[in-house]
Amino acid sequence: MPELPEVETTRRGIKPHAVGQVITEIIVRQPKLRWPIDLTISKKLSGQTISKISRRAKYLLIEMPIGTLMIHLGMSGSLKIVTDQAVVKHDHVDICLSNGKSIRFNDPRRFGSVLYSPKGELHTLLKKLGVEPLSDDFLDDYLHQKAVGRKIPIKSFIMNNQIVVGVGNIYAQESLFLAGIHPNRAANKVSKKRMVNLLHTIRLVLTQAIAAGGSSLKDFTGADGKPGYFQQALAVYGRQGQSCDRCLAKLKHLVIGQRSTVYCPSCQR
DNA sequence: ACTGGATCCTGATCGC
DNA sequence: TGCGATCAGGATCCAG
Repeated sequence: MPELPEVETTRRGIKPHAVGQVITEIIVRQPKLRWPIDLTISKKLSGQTISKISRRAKYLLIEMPIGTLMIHLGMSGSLKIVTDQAVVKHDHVDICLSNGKSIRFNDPRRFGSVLYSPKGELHTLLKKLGVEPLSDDFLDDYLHQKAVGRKIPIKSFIMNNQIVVGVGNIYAQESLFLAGIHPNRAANKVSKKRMVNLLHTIRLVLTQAIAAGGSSLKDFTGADGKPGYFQQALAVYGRQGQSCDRCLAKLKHLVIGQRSTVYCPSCQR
């Protein structure tokens, strides 16, 4: 379940092994992902030098002179740098590099994607994306303004990537708990003051998660691609029935937008 | 324009 | 022990 912090952590881990390298081959063992992989990418991209590895929302962008490979980890995907050829189950794609290493994509549930976008045109999937939560565009009153006329639960609102990207089910729950807002409250019924606070909370939670993820990434080339956020204390996620850290009330469970949601009925209003 | 629901997939876990 | 049912989860697409 990679959320933004994991993708960012992955980006930082891959980067030093890949930037400046030439792609020698792209091996596709399983093209049936969220969207089918273009089977001509190996031919198209072999010989290309990787100029940059960036990120937009939860897409990892491998940039080359003629275009960009967009990798999404879906819910179960991971990338790692490998030097051997021992392939395990669900190793769907290898991007082989001139330094002998490969960027290997593994994704058991195949909700991820590997897409190619030629230079000059923004890919359709990137066009509709909202602001980056860690950028300067995530201005104080942004969420409050966007919420005008929106009656959907605040949790669904902040998870909508046309509003703000990178907030998944775990951090949405954590952020709302820390901000003291009930996940089912209508987005347009959150006061401006509390919405500004929520915005800052989201930024803080994501920043801390990246810091935590980064610390678990020291051996990125190894077999371990464990997410950082399981190491940090989660206040509500997955803790229904347990007591709230802050007030000791029993944490409750709700389904919002088909997503499991845990919250404190006393702290969150 | 906005909203809720179906959907893609596999693996872990649960109930019988 | 083994089986089927259920859940988890990101994001798009479709219907109302």
